Order: sequence, then C-alpha cells, then structure tokens
Amino acid sequence: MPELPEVETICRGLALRMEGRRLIRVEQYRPDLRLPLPEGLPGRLTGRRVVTIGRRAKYILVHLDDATVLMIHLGMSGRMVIGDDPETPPGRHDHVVFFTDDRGVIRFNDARRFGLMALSHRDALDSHALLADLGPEPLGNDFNALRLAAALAGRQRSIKAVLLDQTIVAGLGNIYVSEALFRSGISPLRLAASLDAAEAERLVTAIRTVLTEAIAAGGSSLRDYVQSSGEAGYFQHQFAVYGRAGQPCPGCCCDSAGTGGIQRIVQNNRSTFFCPHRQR
DNA sequence: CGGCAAACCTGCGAGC
DNA sequence: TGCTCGCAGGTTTGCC
Repeated sequence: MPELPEVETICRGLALRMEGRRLIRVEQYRPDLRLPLPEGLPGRLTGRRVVTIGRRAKYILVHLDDATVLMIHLGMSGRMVIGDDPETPPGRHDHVVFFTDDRGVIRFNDARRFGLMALSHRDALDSHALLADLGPEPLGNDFNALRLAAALAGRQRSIKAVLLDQTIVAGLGNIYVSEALFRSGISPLRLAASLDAAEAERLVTAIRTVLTEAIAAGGSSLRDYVQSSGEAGYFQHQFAVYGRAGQPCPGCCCDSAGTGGIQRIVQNNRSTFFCPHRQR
C-alpha cells in the first residue's frame, strides 16, 4: 500500500502524537503478520517512552528510551490509526494496539497482513537483516545521477523493475515509479543499462520532485490509505499516468491526433502505466 | 543474472 | 441478491 510519501506522512502524524509519550499498555491480538511478531512484544514495549519516530525506506522506526527500535512495515494495506478513546474495543483487523500515558491510542490495522513488525537495538539497526541491503534514500544526498548510473550499469532488466528493487533505491513503489518515469520521459520498457548519463540525471530529478510533491500533499489515497489523523492524502489527483489507462496523456494535450493516451501494461506481474508517445 | 508465477491475505467493484 | 473474476500501494521464494 504505502510507498515512501505515505509512510513519511504517517511518521509525521505519529511523531506529533507519540514522541515524548510513554507506552502504558500494548495489546497484541494475533501471533503473526507476514512474519511472526517478535517474542514478548507487548512486554518489551510497555513502560518505554517514545523518543523519536523515524523512517528508513518504507519502514516506520519507533525509537524507545531503552535504545530499542520498533520497526513497522505496512505492507499493502497496513494503517496506523490514531484515536483518543482507550475504551474503544479493537476493530476488525486491528492486530496491535498501543496506549500512551495521555490516553492516546494508536491502532495497527492491516486487513491483508502483508505488514510486519520487528525489534532491533539502536546500534544494530543499520545492519538489521530487514535494512542492511536497502539502497540509498531517494531524498538523501547519497542518491544522485552518478550513483544511479553506476547501479544501472550492466543491468539487463527493465528500468521499471530496477526502480522497484529496494536495493537500488529504497522507498519507491508501483505508483511513484510510473509517475517518475513519465516525468523523465523514459519508457518503463527500456533496459536499465541502456540509460545514458543525461537520462539518469533526469530520472533522479523526477524521482526527487515527485516524492517531494507527494509528501507535501500528504501522500496518495486510493483504496484504504489515510494519514494517521484519518484524513486522506490528495496526491492521487496529480497522477499523470497511474491508474489512467485510456485517458489522454497530460503531456500530449495539444496533440489530440490519436497518440493513444495512457497505456497499461504488465511488467513483473505488476501494472505499469505510461505514454508510449512521450516516453522513449 | 533475470523473467515469471505464485505465495502470503482480505476486500472491493464489475459483470453475469 | 449472490456468485466469480480480476485487481490492489509489497516482498519473498522457487522454478526455468
């Protein structure tokens, strides 16, 4: 479900509500999500104070005052829902619920259970198995045209598949890959190794701007994503291609002479949306 | 190395 | 109304 902009938006909402608060109770309603939940999870969190909420790729990182870090991945359908009534009983698909010392309630809700939680120690976080192989943050200084070009060199896979690979760059998902490729004018079908330096540069710029704009809009709300506040994000109204098969390409607006509009194709078993006329 | 399908699981909308 | 089908923001695994 959520890609980097949605996770970033959720983190910001959680930070406002959780930083500085003590967890006075944690309830767990099932033993597993995509993976087993950590052994003794409620006991290891109860009584701890939340120091900061951070993010790495699509992981929410809850830093606690004993140097424990709770790592949360939302999978496709996971949500972190903030409430203010500790008496409300858990809803359908609420799997873990956190209660704070100021009567706050944060519910991890995940219908499909593709999400996961794990625990780490602050000092071992970067080498944790879930994070160790992740590529650079696309909005960080380590992500630039030179590095991307180096990562693409020799790759005989489509640029679409490579951008979804979290070890190349961490945080993009199916929506923002399509949007970034559109903005850079590069076809999703191109082999990664075929991009030249100028195209890598355009792609880096497109990735950074689309993510930045999406964060500013509070993410994209399709089926079930909402911010922790319950509000929807609104970047979906700015999609150029995602989910717009058959509609006119916003970049070909003055050329109505049958460019075919936005096409939907399937790559690596996932939908890709693009304009074959504009993306080469 | 890379493509491809399936797996994990539930919900929703479309079409009959 | 109720059924089946296809689709969904992610990631992993196994097979060719």
